[in-house]
Amino acid sequence: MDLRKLRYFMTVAEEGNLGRASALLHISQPPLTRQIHQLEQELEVQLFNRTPKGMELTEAGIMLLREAKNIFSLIQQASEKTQRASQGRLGRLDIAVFGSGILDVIPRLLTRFKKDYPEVKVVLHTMEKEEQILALQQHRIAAGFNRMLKPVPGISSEILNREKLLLAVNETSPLASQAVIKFNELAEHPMVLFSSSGRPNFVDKVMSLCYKAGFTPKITQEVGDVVTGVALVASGFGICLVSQSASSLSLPGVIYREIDDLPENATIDLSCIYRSNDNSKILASFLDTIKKFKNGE
Amino acid sequence: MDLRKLRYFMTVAEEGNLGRASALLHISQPPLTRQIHQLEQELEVQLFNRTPKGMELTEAGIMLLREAKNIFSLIQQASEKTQRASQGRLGRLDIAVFGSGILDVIPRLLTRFKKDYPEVKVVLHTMEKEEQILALQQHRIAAGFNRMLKPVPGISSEILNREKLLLAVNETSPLASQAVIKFNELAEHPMVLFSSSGRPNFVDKVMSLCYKAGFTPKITQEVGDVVTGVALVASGFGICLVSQSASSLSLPGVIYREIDDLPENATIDLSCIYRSNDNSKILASFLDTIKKFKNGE
DNA sequence: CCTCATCAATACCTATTCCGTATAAAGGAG
DNA sequence: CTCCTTTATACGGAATAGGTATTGATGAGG
Repeated sequence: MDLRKLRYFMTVAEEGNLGRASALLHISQPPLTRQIHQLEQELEVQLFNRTPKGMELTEAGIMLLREAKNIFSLIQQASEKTQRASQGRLGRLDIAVFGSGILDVIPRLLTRFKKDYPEVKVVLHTMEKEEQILALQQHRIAAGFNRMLKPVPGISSEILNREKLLLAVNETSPLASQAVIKFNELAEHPMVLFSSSGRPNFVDKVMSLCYKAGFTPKITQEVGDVVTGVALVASGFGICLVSQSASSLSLPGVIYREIDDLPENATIDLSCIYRSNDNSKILASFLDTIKKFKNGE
Repeated sequence: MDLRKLRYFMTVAEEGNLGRASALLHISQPPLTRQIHQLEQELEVQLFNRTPKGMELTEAGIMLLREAKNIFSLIQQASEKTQRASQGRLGRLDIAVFGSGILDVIPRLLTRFKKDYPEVKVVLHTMEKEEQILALQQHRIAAGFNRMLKPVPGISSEILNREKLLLAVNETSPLASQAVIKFNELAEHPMVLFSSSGRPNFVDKVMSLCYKAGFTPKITQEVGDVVTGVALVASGFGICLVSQSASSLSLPGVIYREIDDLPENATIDLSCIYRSNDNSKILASFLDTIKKFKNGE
């Protein structure tokens, strides 16, 4: 069953006449006769009743006509979808996320991306940093979001935004009512830290900041992610340094305070990572959205 | 976009390699290369990234692969559906009905037909006798059910069953409690008659029966169909002669009684009518079911 | 009753397209 | 650097589609 035969069949079926059909198809009548016969032999079905008035569809012919229309419609759609996919406007994008980025920046970015590319299906996966790198190398994802990156061969990164550190404190803590909070004062309060696997991580950052400020923090509890960390703050375990994004996470009893003499480098970046040699059009569309997002467009 | 190209594309996409694909397709590698190129040019889309390891699908290629599978599935289905339609097992059958047949015999027949030919969609239309003939001639229906037929050129008929006449009486009528009912006694009771358009009809039949029995019935009301007639019996308008099938219609206060000396010809046929020159396989299937139905199979 | 018009089917030839063999070009593995 | 694998190109032969001319069958009109 050939598409040519099917197209010829459709024309004959709709014209009810080989002569008119052949004129519409810009061929002569005999080859059309032959193609129809071949189609009938191939299907082992009589598609037309031949009458002196022309070609009249049998029930089987009526069925095939309906199906043929569906087939051509599907082929048309296939062509268009393929072309949209080649432009990075239709398809699927697998993204890995972790940490506080998911609380604020990434949802805003994804909202923007879905508006610009509504036909791209975004699938989110939760992975820690090291697994993101592995998943990228294995082509299981096309992009990942993370903080505290070190360079990895074959992986490019694009800084999405840079945030200051905030202090999450319980409302019962003296720090909550204090007018000014100095960084050194953190030494006197028990601290909750969260760390992801893979170096460098957030713990390294905080420890290094404290070391430079001349003290060692009193770490009461180490947890796996920022949400758990803030939850412990709510329970009165202590204070917790978090990224600005985390402040969109409101838990009862938790107050976010700025530190007045925060060191210059007490900032943390959120980056998007992807394969350097990935020339996927959908990824390009996504990176383009990131660029516009950073420019505030 | 040709089905050959699409089939070749699918094989290359799944093998990831022109050499293996050409072997599977039983052709040599160069023509396969050319077909893929032609497909790409036609769609104006790059479907593969050529690497020293083989052919790697682009995002557009992935999209086309999905669609191509759908297309071939649809083509396969089209072929099978066409073949089933040619055997009268798949399609649509438009049938017209009227009168008491629809109360008993036709539902049983249709149940049987749907069991034997589950993929044939039966569409019922309610039409009187004359409109059925017209609809048959105009190919709007393939079959009709009616009683009291006269021959029409080009229309064949098949008697489905023959029923005796019953008497519908109100339970308050003296006839309801009488042990034996003689046909002549009907002369003394007011009678409801129903008549469809088109001669001969049921009124003609009843009048002729009464005439031969030597009386003229006291007709109180003439109505359009049997349901209305029995409804009037329920309201006490009088008695009503109906076909046996109608007795499956139970209305409050209505009792169906046999007549003890019913004349030999006081029967009424239910027939199926269809175009004599209709060689539709579905109609043939339907007539076959009717034959089995009559034989009680 | 015959003729003509219209339709599909057949015969035969031409042209296009497709496939196969041979070979080149390019990129990684040892 | 060489060999092996991969895809791309060139050209001749084979299959298939299309064109012209004609036949066969059927119904309408004189």
